[in-house]
Order: sequence, then C-alpha cells, then structure tokens
Amino acid sequence: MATALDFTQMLRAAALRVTRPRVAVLGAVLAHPHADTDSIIGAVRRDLPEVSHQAVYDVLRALTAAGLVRRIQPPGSVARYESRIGDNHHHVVCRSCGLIADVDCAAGEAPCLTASDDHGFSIDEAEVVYRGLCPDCSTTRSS
Amino acid sequence: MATALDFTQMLRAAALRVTRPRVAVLGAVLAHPHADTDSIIGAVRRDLPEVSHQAVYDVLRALTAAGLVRRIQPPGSVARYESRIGDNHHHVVCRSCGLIADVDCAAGEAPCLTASDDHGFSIDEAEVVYRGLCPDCSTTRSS
DNA sequence: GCCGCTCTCTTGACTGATTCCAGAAAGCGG
DNA sequence: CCGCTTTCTGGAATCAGTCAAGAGAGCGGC
Repeated sequence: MATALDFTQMLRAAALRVTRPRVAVLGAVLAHPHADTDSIIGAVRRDLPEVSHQAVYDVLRALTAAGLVRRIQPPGSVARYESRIGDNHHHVVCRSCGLIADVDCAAGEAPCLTASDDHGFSIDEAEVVYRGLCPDCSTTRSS
Repeated sequence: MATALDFTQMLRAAALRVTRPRVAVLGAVLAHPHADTDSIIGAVRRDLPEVSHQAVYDVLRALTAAGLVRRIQPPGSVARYESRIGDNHHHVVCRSCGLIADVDCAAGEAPCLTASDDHGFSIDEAEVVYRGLCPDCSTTRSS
C-alpha cells in the first residue's frame, strides 16, 4: 500500500504544494476507486476532521488538472474520481445499484478513438460507458 | 419537416396522451438536436408561453421512457435530448465550445458493445463520448 | 355530445451538488 | 527565519432537477 511519503512525492512531481489535505485526499482516491465526492470527504475527515468540503473540491480539481486522478461523471450519478490513469480503460455502470467497474478497452488498445466520420473534429480522447446490470442485480432480477 | 399531426401520431403510437405541451416539446426536440433543457423550454414557449419548466421536465421524462427521444449527459454539461434513436450512434463534444455532433459507431455496427472483460455484468448498451476540438475552435487555437 | 375517471399541467417551494468569495493560515524558496 | 504566494476555512450563493398539492384537460364509455 502507498504511504503518505509516496503521496508527497507524487504531489511534488506534479509541482503541487504538499499540504495535509492534499495528501489525505490523494490517499482517499487511491484507496477508494470510483468514490464520489461525499465519500472522499468522509474518508479524508477520518484523518483530518477539520477539512472543509471546499478544500476537497479544490484539491480534486488540482489533482485532476495535474493528471494524478481522473474525474468521471456517469449519467444519473454525481462526479466520481479514480486513480487509474493513462491506460485508456472504460467503465461499466449498473443500471440498478450504480456499481461501477473498470473495463479494459474492447480491443486492448484504443480502437474506439477512431470515429468513422469525425465531422472535422480533432478528437483526442474517447470515453466509453457501458450500461447494464451487475452480477448481483442480474441474479436478483432473474430469480 | 414534421408537422403537429405527425407528433400527435407519434404520441398516440407510444400510448401517451396528446396534449399541447407534449406536441410542442416533441417538436422542439426534433427541431433542435442536442438541445439542453433550457433551450427546449425556450423553444416550447415560443409556441406556448405559459408552459412551466415542470411540464417540460415531465414530458421529457415521459418521452424518454417511451423511447421517442434519448437523453444524453455529456460530462461538464447539463442534460440534453435528441431524437435520433435506435441507430447506436455516438457523440463528439468540443472541449472548447461545447458543440455536440453525431458520429456513427466506429465500425458501422456495434463493436463497442463488447467489452473485453465484463466482470459478470450483463451489458445492454454502450455510450461513447469523443472529446476534442471542433473545426472552429481547432482553427482558432492553432492560428 | 356529455360525464367522469385519471393522467397531466401549474405553481411554488425545496434539495443537493458544486461554485464563488474574502479573509486567515500554511508551504516553499531564499 | 521571512515574506510571498498559494491554499484552506467558513459561509453564502447558484443552478439543475425534483417533490407536492391542487386545478385543469384528454380519453373512453354511454
């Protein structure tokens, strides 16, 4: 498991100031993939009870801008953050319970990045959201 | 161009009551693809100045449930509605100006529906959002 | 064509996530 | 250790979307 020291180095590497709230938020995101902002605030406050939600929002934005975390916004849900970055993976969202799981890109690389007709757009990223039922909900529903 | 009569028939076919607000909303969505809720309210009020935003939200939900329109929620934007349904197409969103364009699925059918590892999920839909710069913003930025 | 049932629309208040602001506090380089 | 600059705190504001109650309107049967 990553330690506060690792987080410190990650922050420094991104040219960000190292503060207690930042280390805590970074640790929370690493520890809870796909956590929504509220959960992150809760996790952070277990270490630092006095952090304001404001600080968390601000830190998350800074981390996102620095590329240390990625922000995902599944339809019908609030913003979530994850720490797997740079590997072009996508997400499955359960229609019933909202569970999110990581999925590697269909062909192992980035086939979805190429649209058949790009309308003159210069596309630099593609995000894929699969919708369906997670194993649990699927079982419950069919039984 | 579709007429109020066509909308009436579409509503009846979907077993929905035909009301003035519904015809107007359906027409607005057909006329303005990718419009956000506010724009739709505005468009509807050009015909029926007295409709409440509530009615529009309600109608949009009814139309979505009936499968007459599709709701899309690009990250960083409010909900939008479109009338192209059932053809598995996706969207390009301009990072700079927010413009949205339709894109047919990369391989002409539905390759993106198959995830390499579905974690036991039963996937029934995939939504792809391409991110990039539209021609206008691309030109402006590079010049 | 009229009646009544039921669904839909209007009005207005409310929620919950996110953002804006100003001042206090804390990290970093020298 | 100092001072500058960024960051954090606390509180208020915004904005999309939702909830609720009562008035109004479509549809099916007569």
